[in-house]
Amino acid sequence: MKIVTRFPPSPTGPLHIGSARTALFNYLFAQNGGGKMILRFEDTDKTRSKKEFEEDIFEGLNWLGMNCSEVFHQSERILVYRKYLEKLLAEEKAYYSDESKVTEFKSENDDSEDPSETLIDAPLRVIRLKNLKKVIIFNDIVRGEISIDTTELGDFIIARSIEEPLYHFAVVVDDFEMEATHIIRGEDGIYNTPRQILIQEAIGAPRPSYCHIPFVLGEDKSKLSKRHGAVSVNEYKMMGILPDAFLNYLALLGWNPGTTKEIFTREELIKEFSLSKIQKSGAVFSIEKLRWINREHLKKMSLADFKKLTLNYIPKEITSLPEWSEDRLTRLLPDLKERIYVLKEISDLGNGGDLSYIFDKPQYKTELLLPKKNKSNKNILSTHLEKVINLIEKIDASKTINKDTVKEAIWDYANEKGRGDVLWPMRVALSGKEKSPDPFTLSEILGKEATLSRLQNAISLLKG
RNA sequence: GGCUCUAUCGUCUAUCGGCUAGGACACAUCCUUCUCAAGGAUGGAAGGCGGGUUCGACUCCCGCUAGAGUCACCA
Repeated sequence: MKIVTRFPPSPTGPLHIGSARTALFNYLFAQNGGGKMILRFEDTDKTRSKKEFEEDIFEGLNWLGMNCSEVFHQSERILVYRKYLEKLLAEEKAYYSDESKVTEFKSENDDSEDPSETLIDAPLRVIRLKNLKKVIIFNDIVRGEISIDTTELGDFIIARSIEEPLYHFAVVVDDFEMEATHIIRGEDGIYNTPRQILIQEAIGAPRPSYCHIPFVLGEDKSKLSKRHGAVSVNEYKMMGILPDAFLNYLALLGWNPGTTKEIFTREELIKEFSLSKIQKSGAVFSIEKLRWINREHLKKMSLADFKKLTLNYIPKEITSLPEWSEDRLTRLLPDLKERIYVLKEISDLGNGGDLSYIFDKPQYKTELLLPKKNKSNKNILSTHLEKVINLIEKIDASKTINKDTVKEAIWDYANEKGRGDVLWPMRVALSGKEKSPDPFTLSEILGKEATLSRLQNAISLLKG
C-alpha cells in the first residue's frame, strides 16, 4: 500500500508554527515510507478564505522545502461533493431538513482573522446526516484506542445546500477520493474523527489510519496562538532562521529519535522519523532552543554558503561605509559565523555595532586604550604600539598577514612586556571597542594597511 | 458544565518493572583568555497527590487533583 498523507490548511491566516509542524510530520512520514503528501486548501468558507493567506502558506511550505506536486482546492470540487451528497440523499442516509430558526454565531477565537462578530446568513434548508447514534471506536497511532459516543451529535449538518458542503463532509470525500492512507493532524481533530467516520461509513469509504499529534504550546501551556507572539513561519524566515534548522527544531517538538541526537539534516530526519516515537503530551515552543539549533546548523554550513546568506542581511549603513569591501567581509566571515545565532543579527550589527568598526575608522576615547588592570602610562603604551607596528611591518612579504603570522610576530614581545599592556591597546586601536574579537583576528580582517593606520592613529591619540 | 486527552528538571525529552532517574536548551561557578564570543569542566534542577498490583514501581490499574482541548449552517 502506498502511503498518502495530506496537509489541508484553511487559508484563513498565515502559515503558523503549529500547522508547519503538522505538515512536517505528514511530510516526513510520507517521505520515510516512499509515499507522497498532498496539499489541499480547505477554502469552502468563502468569507474567511483569502488568497493572500493561501500564498503565504504555499510560500512557507516552499521555503521549508516541503513542496507538494499535487495541490487541490476544495472550492473547485463542489461538483464532486454534490455527487456524493446526491447519492446519500437518494439512499436516504441523509435528508433535507427545514430549519425554523436562524442561528447566530459570535467568533471567540483569538486566532481568527475575522472581525469578531459574524452573523451567518442562514438558508432555511440544510442537509443532515442520519446518525445511527452509536459509539465509535477507532485506533489512534499516538493514543491507542479511543471511543466516543456520537449520540449527542444528533443528525448533524453536512451541507448548507447541495452545493455548499461543510468541512466534515468535504474532508471525508476528499480523503476518500485522494486515497489518503494516514490522517496525521492536531489533537483537536480527535473530536472530529467520530463524525467523519460516520460520514465515511455512509459513503462507503474505507477508514484510514489516524494519528493525532499533540499541540505546540505557548509559555502558558495553552495551544500556541497569536497572543503568544511570533507564530507565523514567515517571521522566522525574516529573523534569519535556516529552513533546515527550523524543520529540525519543529521535528523535535513532540518527536524524538530515541537517541540523544539532536541535530539532524533533512535527510536524516526523513530516514529516522516514525510515528510511534511521537509524544502524547504537548510541547512548549522555545525560541531559545530554536536559536541554538540554528546556530548548530550555521556552524556546519560552508563559508561560501554563509557568505551568500550574509550578503542578504548586510544593511546599507554598512555597505556605504568608507572602508567597505567585499574582500574584507569575506575575511570577517569565519568570526562572524561563530558569533551569531540567527542571520538577522547581521543587520542588527549595523549601526555602531560590531560590523561598523570593521568598515570604518573606529571612534573612541583615548582612555579606552588604557588597560583596566595595571594601568601603564600613555608613553609606555604608545611605545608598545610603535613596536607592534614595527613588528608587523617586518613580517616577511612572502607571508600573508593573517592571525597566525601576526600572532607569531608579536607574541614574544607581548609576553615579555605584559600581554595586557600590549594586546589591550592594540585591540582597542583596531576596534575602538571594549569588547571585540582578538587583535590578531582583527588585523587579518582589516588587512595590513588598515591595521597599521589604525595603530598609528592610536599612537597619535596617546601622544596628543 | 458535558465530553475527550494529557501529567519526569524552568523548557524539550530518555526510561518500554530493577533508577545512584540519563541527555539537550537555559542558568550558575570555574578553567582558557588582553576584552567579548566560542570552547572545556563542574554544579543546582524532576517522576502532581492518594490508593492498589508486585519481591520491587516514574513505569501497570483505580481515584483525586491540575492543565489543555472540544462542544457552529468555521475549518
